Parts: sequence; structure tokens; C-alpha cells
Amino acid sequence: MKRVEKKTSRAERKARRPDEILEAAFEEFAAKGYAATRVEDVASRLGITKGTVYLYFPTKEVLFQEMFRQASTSSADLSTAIGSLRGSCADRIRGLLLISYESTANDRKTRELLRLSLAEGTRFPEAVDFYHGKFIAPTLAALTALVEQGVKSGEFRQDAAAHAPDVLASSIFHVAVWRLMFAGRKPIDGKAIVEAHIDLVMSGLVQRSGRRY
Amino acid sequence: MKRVEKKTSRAERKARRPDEILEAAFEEFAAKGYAATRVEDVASRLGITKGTVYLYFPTKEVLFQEMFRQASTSSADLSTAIGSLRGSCADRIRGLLLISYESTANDRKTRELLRLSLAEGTRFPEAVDFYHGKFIAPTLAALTALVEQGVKSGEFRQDAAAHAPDVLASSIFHVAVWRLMFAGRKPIDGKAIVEAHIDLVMSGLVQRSGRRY
Amino acid sequence: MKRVEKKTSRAERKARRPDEILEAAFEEFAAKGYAATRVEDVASRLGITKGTVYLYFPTKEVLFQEMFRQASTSSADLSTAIGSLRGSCADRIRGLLLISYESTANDRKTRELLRLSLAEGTRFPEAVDFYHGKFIAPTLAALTALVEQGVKSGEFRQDAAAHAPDVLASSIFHVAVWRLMFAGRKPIDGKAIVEAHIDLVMSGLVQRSGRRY
Amino acid sequence: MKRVEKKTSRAERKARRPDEILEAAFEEFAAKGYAATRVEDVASRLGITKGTVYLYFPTKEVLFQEMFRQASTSSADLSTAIGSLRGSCADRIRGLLLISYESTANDRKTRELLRLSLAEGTRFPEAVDFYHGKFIAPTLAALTALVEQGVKSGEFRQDAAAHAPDVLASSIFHVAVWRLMFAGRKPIDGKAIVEAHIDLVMSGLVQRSGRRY
DNA sequence: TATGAATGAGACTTCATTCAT
DNA sequence: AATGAATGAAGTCTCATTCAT
Repeated sequence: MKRVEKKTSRAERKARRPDEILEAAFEEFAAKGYAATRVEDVASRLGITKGTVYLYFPTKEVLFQEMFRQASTSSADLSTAIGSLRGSCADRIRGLLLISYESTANDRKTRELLRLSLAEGTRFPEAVDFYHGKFIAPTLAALTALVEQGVKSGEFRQDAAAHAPDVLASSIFHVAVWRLMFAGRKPIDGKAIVEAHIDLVMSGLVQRSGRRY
Repeated sequence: MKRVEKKTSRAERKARRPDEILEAAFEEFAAKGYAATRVEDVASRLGITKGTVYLYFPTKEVLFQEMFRQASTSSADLSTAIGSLRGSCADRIRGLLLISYESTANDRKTRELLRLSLAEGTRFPEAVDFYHGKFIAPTLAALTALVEQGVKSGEFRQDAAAHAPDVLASSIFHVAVWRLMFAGRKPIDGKAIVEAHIDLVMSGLVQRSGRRY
Repeated sequence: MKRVEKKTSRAERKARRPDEILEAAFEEFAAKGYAATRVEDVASRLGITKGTVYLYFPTKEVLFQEMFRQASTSSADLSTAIGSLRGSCADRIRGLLLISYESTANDRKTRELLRLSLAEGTRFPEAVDFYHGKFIAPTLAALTALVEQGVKSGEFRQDAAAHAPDVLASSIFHVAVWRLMFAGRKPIDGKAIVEAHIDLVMSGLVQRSGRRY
Repeated sequence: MKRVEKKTSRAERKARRPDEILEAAFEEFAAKGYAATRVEDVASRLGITKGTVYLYFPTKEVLFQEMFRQASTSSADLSTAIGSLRGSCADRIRGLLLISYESTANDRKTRELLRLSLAEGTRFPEAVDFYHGKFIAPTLAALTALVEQGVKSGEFRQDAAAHAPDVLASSIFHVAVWRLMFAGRKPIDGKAIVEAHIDLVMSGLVQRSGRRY
């Protein structure tokens, strides 16, 4: 294959190779799934040959696993963002969900990892564990903590504590799944939905003098 | 292969064959995805051979498409159930969502169709269209109608009309996706979550004298 | 591939396939060694394709092992022949060695198995065990028994008992190795050598009248 | 790769490289055969890389051929040793066979060259010629000369002259092949066998007093 | 109708060889 | 001189599809 950039030194190229390959692998696996992706397709994306891919990753399986690991890790760290939230529990929940939306439903990479988790979970259970540990668990844990705090402080209804975290998180999945299914064919305003969801759920969550619907 | 049931006549068997095969195909495709499923795996499930499958379906692709079509169609018809709802808009929405939950998130078959839509959508866009037409569109359309009616009648907040249908449907996606990802490994009480979700969103949706949180 | 014989029924063909393939595998492996033989070469010999070979043998390794096993087993059974020997110990030893010569050094198949044992013994230790069990052990065991008997009866020298079996068997290895190395390029009269060897070992090279050399 | 010996000068190292490589190649080819040996395996033995091997040998084939040539040549020169034999023909034959045993059956390197000759003879006929020219031909030629001389002088039987050289040499092949096949798994006392063989061939297995068997 | 032997295209993986550094 | 990244031909094995029985 032809040299793309003359300036890049061999050492630099070599240092970047694994990440480049992982990146290309992400694109291919996300687009076609594990089984339907050929190692050569991954290589072609970079203008290299399949042999070169095998220089860095011993098998297609490992390539997939490393790709998933890297893609999960390269995304913005939720925990950090979660730590910087301020305000009332309601405020913090809103902030948390918006962060979570941005990193999970609105971020193409994370969205595709969700697809891969669903599609390849049988063959790669660790991928699902990764996804859970990186995206789902932190959000739910933080939501649970905030909801409990809100209940304790009397800010939230007592009875809602049990399922509120799942309820709160659901619009994020909704938007993510929608986009995975319909790509650009049926566009939705994800942020507006998530905000409306927060708004509506919060109205219900917050203690009120009046009675229910 | 040995005859499984002696009583079934040849003609009966023959008449059922296509459906049996589609059923077996569903199981295999759901478990392994399109590319990783072998036509022989499908046949083995029925104790027949590859060749017989090709007697009824010309290619693996067609087998997948027919399987998807049949699996979508065999499920309970949402529209009928929707038509039988009675009561206030809130009541009918609650009823609708519970029906939708049962047929979408709580029904293994429909859940796996969601997985396949996400996993194979690139290769089989019609599958996605099917899924949308059969499960998503009817629910959203009915929700939209009910919300609009509720807004008109003053039962619901005006401003929430725009995104309420998506918000209301979210927990169903949430539960469906959760179960697809974690199977039995992280069980959730789907119905309770959906009900809590309805409860909380309704509290927010319903017109109230008091102010917001 | 074209049908070679119209008369052969499918079932007959199928029944013979494994042995045919093993036979072809023997020829290829013997000629080129394990690593240098392609499964396709084996198939081509029969006018079939590699896929067919994999219908009967799961891997090239198994093909080799089965081939070796079959080739060892298909050869004439030494033990039977050994049992039918009659006469003095010397007569029986002569008879035994001639049988052994015929089946080991003079039989192309067995000879090639010796080559494969030597060439592929590292990768296939069971092959060596097979060869030993089928060709070497029976001959040496019978020789040992006959020599012991001859020593007991006073027919043979006492002091020679220890190594006589190995000494007696030597010329067979000699002829076998020679033919493996030089094929037709340096022909030898194997039988004459083995007979001369028997003769000399029995009676001695040195002139009879006087004392030893 | 790290420098193995600090004291060795660059020039010295360079001068030795070809031989080092051939030595490493010998070990690898002997252990795995030509086709199963990777050039990189050879390099690794020396702590160098593939590329370096190609600096000295243009192809794997040439590497094998040069290795075989060098390994054959590096062994003790039979002809010299043969020339220094003294005594009766029987004595000289005994001496010759013991020398031949030491250099052929008892010397690991020569033994492995025999294996390679048998295993790779098809692909490398020159290897076989080398082996013959270096180890077999000199021994047989000397044996032939000695036997002829012994027959002429009346020391040996007339009738045995024709095949005696082959007969005399056979125990050496026997021991060599045995060791190649069974390595340490079935140890034999090679020298004792060769000596017993010489003894028996010279004097005969059969008791001396009477006539032949 | 059903079988399953056979095919052959195609995918993964290996490795001899090259060559820029 | 030495490296080792890169190539690409080649080999093992799989599997959708065909077709004679």
C-alpha cells in the first residue's frame, strides 16, 4: 500500500497502529457485527493488509474484545462528571441524566457499543459486563444514591424510591435504541425527550400537597 | 431421522413444516445472529436435514426475512387490544402501556425481534420496518392520540403533549433492553418498573393546582 | 468432478470413501511429509475436492493419524505368520526374518510408514508407537524367544543371546533405510542381503577350520 | 536483542554468524523438519531476528542446503580414520565399523542428518547425495576393499564376499534408526549391539564343532 | 418429500520474504 | 549490519447451496 503521509516516522506509525486498528475495527464491527466483519475489511480501512492486523492482534476474537474494551474506556468518564454535580437532588438528578444522555444516547460510539452488547452478548459476555460497568452501573448507582437522599430529606415521595432510578434512566435507553434502529430515517430530538421525561417524572417524584391523578 | 410423533400424518407434518422451520430459525437467529447461524443448526433443531430447509426456503436470507415476518405477525395484535381500552385518558394510557409491556418487553419473542432489529438492521432494513410497524408505531400512535385527547379535554398539561408519548413508552424499552442484555443474570421486576414509571409520569402529566418541583 | 464409474452406487461410493481418502493421504504424506502436504492434494488424487475430505476427517492431523493407523493395520499380520513357523530354531529364525523382510523392508507401504515415523515422530508420537507395536515389537519378541530357545537347547552360543535379536534384525532396517533413501537410484538386492546376513550371522564370516578371527 | 557476550568483538561475531545460523538451523530443521520450521525459529535461537538470517542466506531452501552441507562436513572425516587402520582384515573391519558407529549412529548430528535425508529426500535430493557421499559410501567402499582382501588372502569365506559389506554395515543403521525413532524412550546399548554384530558375523551364531546349520 | 454427499467460494491465520529505518 | 513492520501468497477449515438418490 502507498505511504499516506511521508512525514510520519515509522516509530510514530507503529505506536499508533494498535489504536488505529482498534478504531477501524470498531467501525466495521459496529456496522456489520462480529461474524460478518472480515479482518481484511478492518485492514482496508487503514490502507494496510490483513497480515498487519495480525501483527498486533492474534485473533479476530481478541481484536473484538480489545476494541470493545478500548471503545468503552476511551469515552468520557461518567464518574468524574457525576462527582461535580451541585444543587438539590432534583437538580443533580437532572444534571446526571443529561450527562448520561450525552455520553450514552447521544454519543455515537457508546450507542454502537450498546448495539454490539445486544448483538454479540452471547459470544462475548465480557462485552456486556464492560458496557454495564462503564455506562449503566455508574448512572444507576448515582441515581439510586440521589433518590435515596431525596427521599430521606423529604424532597421526594417515599413510595417511589424503589424503582425511580430505573424509571429515570429509561428515556436514555429509549433514545439510544431509537437511534440505533432508525439511524437518520426517523430522527428524534433526543435531548428534548430526555428533558421532558425528567420534567414529567420529577413532577411525580416530588412531594406534593394535593392528591394523585 | 426418526419420526417424532407417530400420530401426525404425513400431510399434517408437511403442512406445518414451513412454520416449524421458521420457528427453529427464530431460535437460532435470535441466539447467534444471522451470520453465525448455520442453516444446518436450524435443521438440527427439528431433526431434519439442511436439504429439507432448502425445500421450503430458497436461501438463508429469505429464511431470515420470512422468519422475521412470521415472528412479528404471530404475536398478539396490539391494535385489537388497543381498541378495547376504556376509561379516562390516564386509565387508557395505563392500560395501553401494560398491554404494550406484555407484548413487547415481557414477551420473549418480541424481545428477541428487537435484538435482531438492532443487530441485523444494516443487512435487513425491512426487519426494522417490520418491527416498527408492528410494535412501535401502533403504541406510539395510540399514545399520541390519547395524550392529545387528554390535553384537549384538559386532563393533561398542555406543554407536555409534544414528547409525552416517547416519555411514556420509555420504560418499555428500558425493560426490554435490560433483559436482552442481562438475560437472567440481573433480573428486574419489569412490570413494577413500568407501573412505577406510569405512576410517576402521570403525576407529572396530570393538571395540578400546585406548582412544579 | 466427473463421475468416474457410472455403475458405482452412491452408497457404495460413500462406504469406500474413508478408505480411499486414507489411501490417498498415505501417498501424499509419504511423498511430501505432513507439513508439506495440502489437504487439497489428497483430494485431487481422488478427483474430489477438499471439502469432501473434511466430510470424513475433521482435521488434517486426524487424517494423518487415521491414515497411519489404517496403513499399519492393513498390512499383513506378522503374528499369524510367526505362529506358523516350523523346524529348528535356526530354521525358524530364518523363516521369521524372511517374513519380516517381506512385510517390512520389501513392502512399500510399511517402508513409507518407517519414513513417516522418523520424519513426523516429534509431532505424532503415537505413530511411532504404532509402528513399533505393529512391526518392531512382534519381530523382536519372536526373535528373542527363538534365540533363548536355541541357547537353551544348545543349538546357539551362550554368550550371544543378549544382543542376537537386534543383530539378526539389523539387515532388515538396513535394506528398508537404503530403499527409503535411494529409492530406485541405487538398487540393492534386499532379499539376498537379508539371506546373506542370516547365513553369516548363523555361521560366521571367518573360515571354519581354525580358531576364531 | 541484547548482546549475549560483551567481549566478542563485532568483527568476530560477524565472522561467526553464518556458522551460528547454520547450527541453529540444524537444530530446528532436525526437530521439526523443513516445512514446519520457521525462519524466525532459527533466528530466535540466536537472539537475532529473521531479517538477519536473510542477510546471510537468500532463502529458506538455501539455508537448509547449506546447513546440511555444513553439518555433513563438520563431522569427523571418515576417510582419514579409515586410513589409519592396522592389523588383519578382521581387525581392520572391526576398527572400521566401530569408527563408523561412533560417527554415524552414536553421533547425534549425523543421526539427525539421516533423519533429514529420509524425511526431506524428496525435496532435497542433494541432501541424500551428501549423506551418502560423506557417511555411507566411504564405509561401504572400505568394507568392500577389506572383505575382498580377506577373501583373496583366504581369511574369509569366498561365497560371502558379495553381500558382506552390507551385512557388516547393517547394525549401524539399526542402532541409528532405533535411536531416531525412540530417542530416550527405549534406550539400547548401541556399541554392544554393534560389537555383538561384528562378533557374530565374523564367527557365527551356530555352535562350532559340527557342520553348518 | 427428504436426504446428505459433494462442491467451491470465502474466511481466518501463518509465514517466507522484502525493505525502510 | 541489524531490525522488525509490512506484505501477500498459500493453507486450513467452514458452510451456503446443489443435486442425485
